[in-house]
Amino acid sequence: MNYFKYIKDILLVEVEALIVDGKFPVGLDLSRIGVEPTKDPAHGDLASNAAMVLAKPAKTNPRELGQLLADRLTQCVDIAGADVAGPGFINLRLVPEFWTNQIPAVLKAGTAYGDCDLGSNEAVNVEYVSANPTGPMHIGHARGAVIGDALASLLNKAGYNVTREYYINDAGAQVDVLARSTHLRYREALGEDIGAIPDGLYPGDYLKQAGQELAQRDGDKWRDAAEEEWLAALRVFAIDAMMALIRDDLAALGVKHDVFTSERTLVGTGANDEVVEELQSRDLVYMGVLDPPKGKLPEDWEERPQLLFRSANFGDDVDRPLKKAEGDWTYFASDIGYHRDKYRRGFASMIDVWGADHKGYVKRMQSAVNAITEDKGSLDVRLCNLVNLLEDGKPAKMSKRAGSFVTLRDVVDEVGKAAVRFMMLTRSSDASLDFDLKKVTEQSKDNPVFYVQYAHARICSVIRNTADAFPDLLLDDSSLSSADVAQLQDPGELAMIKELASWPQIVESAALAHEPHRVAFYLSDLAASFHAFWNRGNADESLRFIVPGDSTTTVARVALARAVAVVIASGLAVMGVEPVEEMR
RNA sequence: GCGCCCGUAGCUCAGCUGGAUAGAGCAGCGGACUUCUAAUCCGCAGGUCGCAGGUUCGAGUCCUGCCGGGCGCGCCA
Repeated sequence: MNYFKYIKDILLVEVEALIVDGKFPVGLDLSRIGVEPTKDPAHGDLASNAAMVLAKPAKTNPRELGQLLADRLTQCVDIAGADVAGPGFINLRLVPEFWTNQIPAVLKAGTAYGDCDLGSNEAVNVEYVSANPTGPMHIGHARGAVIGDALASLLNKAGYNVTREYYINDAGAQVDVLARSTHLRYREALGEDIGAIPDGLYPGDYLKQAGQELAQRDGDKWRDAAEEEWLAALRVFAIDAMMALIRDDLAALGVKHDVFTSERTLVGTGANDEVVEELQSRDLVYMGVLDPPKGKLPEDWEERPQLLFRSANFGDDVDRPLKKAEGDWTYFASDIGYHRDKYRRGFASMIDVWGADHKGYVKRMQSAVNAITEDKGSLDVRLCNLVNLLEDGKPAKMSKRAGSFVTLRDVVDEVGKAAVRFMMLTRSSDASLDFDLKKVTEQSKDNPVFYVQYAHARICSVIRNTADAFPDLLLDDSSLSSADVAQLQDPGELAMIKELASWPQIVESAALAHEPHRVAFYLSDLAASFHAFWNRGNADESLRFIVPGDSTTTVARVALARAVAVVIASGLAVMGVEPVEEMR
C-alpha cells in the first residue's frame, strides 16, 4: 500500500465533508492537493499543502482553513495528531500502530511488496538494446540493456502490461559490410592468407568463428563467386551469427526480451510502403528539397529532391526525408514503419531506450508517432549517456580480441552481472557514468553494490544467529508476520519502518517518471539507514536485535530486520540483481 | 547559426515533476571494534543551487534573457 495515497484519500474525504458542511465553497479544484513526506521529523510524518492550495479560491487564509481540516483529521483512527505550521502546512503524525502494522504487511507480501495498479494493466512496449547485429555488445550497449530491462521490470511492478522488445537493425548498409567482412574470414578459414583487414570492413576477431562455421557448412561454394552471388546468403548467415553472439551476451547479463523484430523482415512485408501510403493519403508526404543546415554548409552540398515527411507539422523543426536521393528507404522511414507496427500490435504507449548519440532523432520520431497514431499514441525516449570504463581511476585498456572496444562479456566475466547491472543504475540515464572495474568488486561502502548487498547479508546473518540463540522459535516470514510488533515503539525503530513503507511510493514515482535509477538510490539510502540502525547495538547492547532471554522482543526486532531484507530484495528484483545471504 | 541536454559543497552526483532550515558519497579532520559481520557507524567542516529578471502564498525545480560546457544538425545507423 502506498500510504501517501491512503492518507491523501482520507484528507480528501474531509475536504469534501467541509464542502458539504458549507465551510468550503463548492467547485474547488482539488487536483493540486498533495501529501508528502516531511524532511524534518519535527514536522511529523506527513505534510499536506491542502490549506495553501485551497486558501485563495476559498477566499480565506491558509492557517484558518488548515485548522478546520486539522481538527477533523485528528478524529481519524490512523492519525495521532494534526496541526498547522509554517505558511499553512498541515502536519500529520500517524499512530504508532499504523507504522508497526507495516511489518506484517511487508512480510506477507514478500518481494511483491510495492506492487501496485498504477498502470491498470495498460500495454506498454519497451524497446531496448537494439544494437546493430555487426558484432558483440560493448559496455555502452550494456547500459541501455540494463536501463531498459529495469524500466520494464519497474513498469511491470507498477501494474503495466509490459512487452520487452529488441529491434534488429539488419537492413542498412552496415549489414552488407558485415557480409563482406564475413566473406573475408570465410576465405581465411579456407586457408587463404587474407593479410590485413581492409579499411571499411569490420576487423574484429569475433568474425573468425563465423567464417569457420560458414566454411564448414558450405565448403568452398562461395570462395570464388562474385559478390552479387553470395552477398544475400552471407548477410543472412552473418546476421544470424551476430544475433547469436548478442543473445549470448544478453543472457550473460540476464537481460531478456519477449519480442525480436527484424527491420529487414518488416520492410520486406511492405511496412514502409504501407505507412508512406497512409501518410500520402493524409497529404503528409511530398517530393521536396530541404534547406541546408543553417550556419554549417556541408562542402558537398547540392539540392536533391527527396521524398519528405511533414514532421514539422507535428512538432519537429523541419521536414525529414523518407527516401535517399537514390530512392532507398532511410532509416527514419523504417523506424516510422516499425513504430506503426508496434502501435498496430496494441501499444499506444511506447518507450525506446537509445544511446545519447541519437538525441537528434528524438523529436522527429515523436513527431512521426504523433502523426501515425493521430495523437493517440505516445513515445518516450530514454537516452543513455556514455560509460567511461576505468581501471582503478585510469581508462581501462582495450580488449585485444574485439578490436577497438571493450566487450560486455569481458566486463561481466571480470566483475559479475550483478555488479554491472547495479552500477549502470547508479546515475540518471542521461548523465555519463564512470564504471571502475576495480571499485565495483571492492568490499567497501564506496561500492554501492556491496553496500546494499551487505545490508541484506547482515540481516540474513541475524536470522541465522537468532535461530541458534532460540532453537525453538519459528523464523520463517509467515511466523514472523505474527510477531508482537506493537512493542517496537523506539523512535529509531519507527523511523526504520517509515523508510521501508515508502517503497511503494518510490515504485510509483519512478515508474511514472520512467526512471529506474531511483530504485538504486532508494536502496542505497535504505541500506545506509539499516547499517546505522544496526550500529546502535554496538553502542548500546540493549538495542541489538537478539536480546538474550527475551524471545518476544527478539522476534519483533527480527521481523523488522527481515522486512528490511524483503524490501531490499524487492528493489533488487527490479534491478535484476539477486540478493546475497552471506558474504564472508 | 539552429535544436536538445547540462551547470547544485574541493570532486562525483541526488533532489520524489512547486513546499518549510538544499542532501548523500568521496576527499579532509576527530571519534566508536574481547562485534547480533567495524566490509560498519557517529561527529565536525564545507553552498550566492552559473547570472539577472519574471510567474505565486512559496522557485534548485516553471517562464524569459544572458554566461559557460557537452552533443547533434540533408541521404549514414
